[in-house]
Amino acid sequence: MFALMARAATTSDVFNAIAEPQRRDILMLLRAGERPATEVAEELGMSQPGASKHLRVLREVGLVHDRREGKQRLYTLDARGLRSVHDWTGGFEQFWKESFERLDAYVQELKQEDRSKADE
Amino acid sequence: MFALMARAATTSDVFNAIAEPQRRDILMLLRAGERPATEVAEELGMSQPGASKHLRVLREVGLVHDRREGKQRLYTLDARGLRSVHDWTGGFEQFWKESFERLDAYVQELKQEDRSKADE
DNA sequence: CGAACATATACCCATATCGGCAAGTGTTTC
DNA sequence: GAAACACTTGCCGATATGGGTATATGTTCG
Repeated sequence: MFALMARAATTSDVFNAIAEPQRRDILMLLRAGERPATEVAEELGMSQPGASKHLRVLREVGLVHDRREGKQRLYTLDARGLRSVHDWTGGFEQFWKESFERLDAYVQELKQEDRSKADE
Repeated sequence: MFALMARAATTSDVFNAIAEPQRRDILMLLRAGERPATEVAEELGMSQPGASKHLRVLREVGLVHDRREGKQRLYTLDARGLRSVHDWTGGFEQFWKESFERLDAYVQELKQEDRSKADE
């Protein structure tokens, strides 16, 4: 048992939770404020069960909270979990900044070599 | 045809590419510099074909580049693609900063209401 | 309590994904 | 050219995933 695990459960990892475009849409929508599940489905053009499933995943990784309000269930954004992703990618900031500088430096280097050869 | 798509192809989306822990490990390793595929596999304790497959995904979304060096194939980090993820999550920064403040404000609000009722 | 409303779950299907293993491809060396 | 590397690809099996449809659950209202 526990032989093979096809992939990390989407429900246990924020990185996986936001890998799905529709879930990212939900998070963006919720920035505008709390919303009942049906409204999420309507505004994003997804089926009600579909929205419900995505909201469940987001809830399980803690990116949204829900509270009952009469017959409705209101979903609220809790963006704290996104911070880990932001921080992780931030650890590469120097590298994407350097990408072009490095290329440029390399080109300059080649030019220098050419010049040296020409001077010989 | 085009009947159902279980999920966005991992190969077309940086979000999906970094949803896999081992691929994140590879990216972190490559921050230390260019490395041949075998070394990636060894240093991260994954099988050689396994590493090769993950590197392929990273290559296809543009997070790494490869160049031939004799029999070896050297992989280099190109972190520029991570910038979109960093920017996207950055769009939520105010929300995770406000998370506690909001909660606090809410608590204060409740206290106020209690006080008002008590004064009636 | 029964109808109406708002969601969540269950179940099914087609496909994507990851890991292991076997085999194929490109490169150097003798 | 053959053997030795260094990888990449193909194929298989087990499972995760997303979407649809039908059904169950929980809440309010008359």
